[in-house]
Amino acid sequence: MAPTHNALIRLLPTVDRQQLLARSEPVTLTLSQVLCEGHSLLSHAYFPVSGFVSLVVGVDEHPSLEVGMVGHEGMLGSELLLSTQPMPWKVVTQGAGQCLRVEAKHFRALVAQSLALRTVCQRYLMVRLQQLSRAAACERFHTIGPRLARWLLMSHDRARADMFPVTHVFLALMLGVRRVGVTAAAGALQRQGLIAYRRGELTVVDRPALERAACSCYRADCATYQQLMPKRSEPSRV
Amino acid sequence: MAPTHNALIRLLPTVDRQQLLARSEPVTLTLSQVLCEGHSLLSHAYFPVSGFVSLVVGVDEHPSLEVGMVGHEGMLGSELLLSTQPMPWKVVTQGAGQCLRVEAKHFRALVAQSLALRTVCQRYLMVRLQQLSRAAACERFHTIGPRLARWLLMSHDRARADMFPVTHVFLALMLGVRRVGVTAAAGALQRQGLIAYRRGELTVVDRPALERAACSCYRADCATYQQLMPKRSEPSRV
DNA sequence: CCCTTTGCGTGCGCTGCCCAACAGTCGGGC
DNA sequence: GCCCGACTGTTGGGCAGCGCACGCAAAGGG
Repeated sequence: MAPTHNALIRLLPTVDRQQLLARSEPVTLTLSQVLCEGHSLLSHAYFPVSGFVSLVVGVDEHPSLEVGMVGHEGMLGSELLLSTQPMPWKVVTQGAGQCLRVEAKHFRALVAQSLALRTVCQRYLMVRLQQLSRAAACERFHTIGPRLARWLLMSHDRARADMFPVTHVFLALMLGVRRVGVTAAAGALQRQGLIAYRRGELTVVDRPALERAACSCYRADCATYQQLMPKRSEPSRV
Repeated sequence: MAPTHNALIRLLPTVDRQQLLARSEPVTLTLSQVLCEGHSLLSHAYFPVSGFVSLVVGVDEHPSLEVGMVGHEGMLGSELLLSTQPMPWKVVTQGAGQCLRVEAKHFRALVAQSLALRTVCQRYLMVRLQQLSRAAACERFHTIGPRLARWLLMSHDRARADMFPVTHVFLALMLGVRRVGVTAAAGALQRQGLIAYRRGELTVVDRPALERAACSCYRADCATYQQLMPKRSEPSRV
């Protein structure tokens, strides 16, 4: 796919975009690939095109909990704006596909010289702040069913396909619950005809109904993104 | 108290610090004062000296859940670096006291001209990202008791006093649980002799034991702060 | 001084999720 | 064709936290 299939790159004025593309290289993300361990340095900034990744944190004995997702609508590495310090998350490929990446040091240089790129990354980082804050409340107050529906919608958006590979065990890890809980919730969604699945392949059948089944966080996250991200590129004043 | 009782201001080289102080005004924070409604613009950057505030999010019918705390160790408004968009949180004074504040537009100008200030704010924003991520996991996995202990420790640090005013109802709102749950957890802590309280006034009695009773998130948050914040001011290259 | 307000303690039934274990089913490799 | 590994479904016991409701005690104002 073309680089402009990434929403953030699409927002850049032509000049800034070409400078970014000149420093970038295409990479293929394979399933379950780890782009960055938790609390370690991120080597590149990533702009997903067709693949997407999960931001995962662990605490104590609990190995993982997803606190964010990045696909063609966003980027991984806007945090490089802030410091060269370790990333808060482990980053795992959750949908195989294509991606553009830029070495961290080049990315920093590009950001320093492009107002438009800087603006876009700053805004996106603000979106991340909003979503992390809401994630905390979601973990606290919402039950498995709605959270599962929300997760499926987020993946659906980023996979750009009605069917994508995912197992109950994996969902349990992302949601921070037992597999049994996922089986129950997913079974309910399937009985209601919102989804269908078969051995690691899940299909979204009735998306509107799934949106109604999801917790308010899905809509809220989407609204935040729409509100914060500039609709088109700022006038480029280099 | 002197402005340098704020850790971030103390990190600044003399020149940068004086420029900041020239633009700042002292304010007194009163209990339960709302510095910023959720999803609205922040008018000033705040550097607490003796007061401290809570960052609170709400979702659906649940009015509030604390996702962060800011006292003399930090600042409110590092997000102003990123955009002029609404804040993700409602900000409520949780400990009365003194504070320095700078108008948002002045703050942005100062940040543009001071590398040291910019660096400090960026680093602190990174701390915030880490803490928000961990907060999500904490909400998911940890039970009331350890979370309450953690919250008390965080307040203890920022109040700079063993005794501070707080009611069970308030704690319940911050932790996102029922008051009854707080009564039970606080009662247990009191029976073990870690704390004492009486009609809205809580006293930390045995801090080391309280640290052992807290969930790992307290230690982790402290470690993150120590690791990410520069130990002393960067050499000032204006 | 009474009376209201505010804060703390308790009991009870319920539900959502946890831990642990086990049973069926599909698919690929030898 | 058979076996084994990966995935899905089910069951039973237990607990943390919820909603609701009531009782009590300590300020504090008129």
